[in-house]
Amino acid sequence: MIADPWQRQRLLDAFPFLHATPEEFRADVFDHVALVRLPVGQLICHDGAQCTQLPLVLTGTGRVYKLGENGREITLYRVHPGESCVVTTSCILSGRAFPAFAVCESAVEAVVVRPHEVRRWMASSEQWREYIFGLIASRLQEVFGVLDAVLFQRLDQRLIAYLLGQLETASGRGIHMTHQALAVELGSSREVISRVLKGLESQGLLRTTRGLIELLDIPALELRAREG
Amino acid sequence: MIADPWQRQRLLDAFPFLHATPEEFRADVFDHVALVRLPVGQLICHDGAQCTQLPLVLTGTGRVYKLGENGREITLYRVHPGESCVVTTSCILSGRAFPAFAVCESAVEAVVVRPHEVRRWMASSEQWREYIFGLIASRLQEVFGVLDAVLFQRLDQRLIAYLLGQLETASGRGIHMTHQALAVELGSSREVISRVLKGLESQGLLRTTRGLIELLDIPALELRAREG
DNA sequence: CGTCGCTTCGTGACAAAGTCACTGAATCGC
DNA sequence: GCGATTCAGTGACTTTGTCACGAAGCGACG
Repeated sequence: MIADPWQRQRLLDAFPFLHATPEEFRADVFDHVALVRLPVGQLICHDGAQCTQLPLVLTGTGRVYKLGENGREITLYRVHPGESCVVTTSCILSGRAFPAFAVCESAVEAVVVRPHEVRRWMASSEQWREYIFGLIASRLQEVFGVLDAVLFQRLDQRLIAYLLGQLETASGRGIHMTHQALAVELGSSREVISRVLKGLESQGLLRTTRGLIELLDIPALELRAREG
Repeated sequence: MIADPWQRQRLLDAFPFLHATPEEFRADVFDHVALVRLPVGQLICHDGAQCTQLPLVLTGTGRVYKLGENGREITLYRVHPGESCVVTTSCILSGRAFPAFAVCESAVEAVVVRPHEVRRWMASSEQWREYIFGLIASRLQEVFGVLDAVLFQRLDQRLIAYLLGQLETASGRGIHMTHQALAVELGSSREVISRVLKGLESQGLLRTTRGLIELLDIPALELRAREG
């Protein structure tokens, strides 16, 4: 239950769809959710676990990933403020085990909803259903996209595309990431990432130093990400 | 609209959850669905398409797969009688494009539901919601499983596991499939499947002839599917 | 029966990617 | 400055995908 008007406002701001809901629904929400704070690195869900709560993220981000028995891993998607892990939703509503891992990538503030309320709101609120289905569909597309990339795209192109994508978030044209972190994003291994980066560096397309990758010839990189 | 009592009964039999729904809901269903027959090989949905109807399969099976630009493909899952393609559902409810292909693997009889009804029933029927969410969760798990297999498992083990799985469906211990068909199931290429099969054959674990694979030493195959 | 055409499978050479076992280099805390 | 830790480079090897062939099996049809 969230009583503090300030916290209530934060919740409304993070989840815009709530503005469109009836007054009673919002009251219902405030009554039946709890605010939690999770530290960086906190494991939210592990492979095969039963989900008991649905977290709606207010601040911070969660990372959902698959882990192979050889220790390799791949990031499937991230859960940003205003979103929730809908795989959890579907597990809750169907009673199935969660098929991946989820951790806090940064400190996370979230409101947690119990399965009973998740189901109840599915019946009572049009807006809640729209919200949940929108998330499910976009997650599905992300996961399908990952599968497509892993199966059908060359690693150098995927790597370049990822780096170019990161550039928009970053400042300047340097990306602060280790090779290991890149491997985890793309589901590859550190050695292979190093090899590919070295190849690109020898062509003058970028420059690497410990923990930093500088993109030098962005047009050429964009070209290479598209074709061969 | 389905008037024929015989067809109505078939629909109820194929979708057991309907038995638990109120009389009026079933009447509503009969009023708002249409029966369609699709031939083998009929393309139901292509990558990037907007879904306009939700098909609920009565007989036959559909196959949902991803296609790479190099022509390689991988089967994600099948839609059997009593099921529907929930990726379509989520696309309908969110207005997104379908991220894969779907074809009729055999002749398919299905009832099609329009988006408006899909949404309406989500609001009105507890059983419909349960049904849809159960399907979504199981599809998600299947797709996550495929991703896991592709990324983290060796092809020989995946192939053996698939063959052993097919054996349960088949008669005797022979599996009638071409190498190309196996490649499509596992997201590999024919040459590689041939190579792996040849390796297994040279170890006396199975025997291959044109279009047929006979498993000879099933315990040894089961062992190898698990470890190295 | 023989021939044509299609499907299926085999093969060898190569490229891309993952694995393993190391080594060396940069950085941080003290 | 020094040791521990993290990060990156390397080479040998295996697995998998790609390409360009060609051979073998099988059906259709005169």
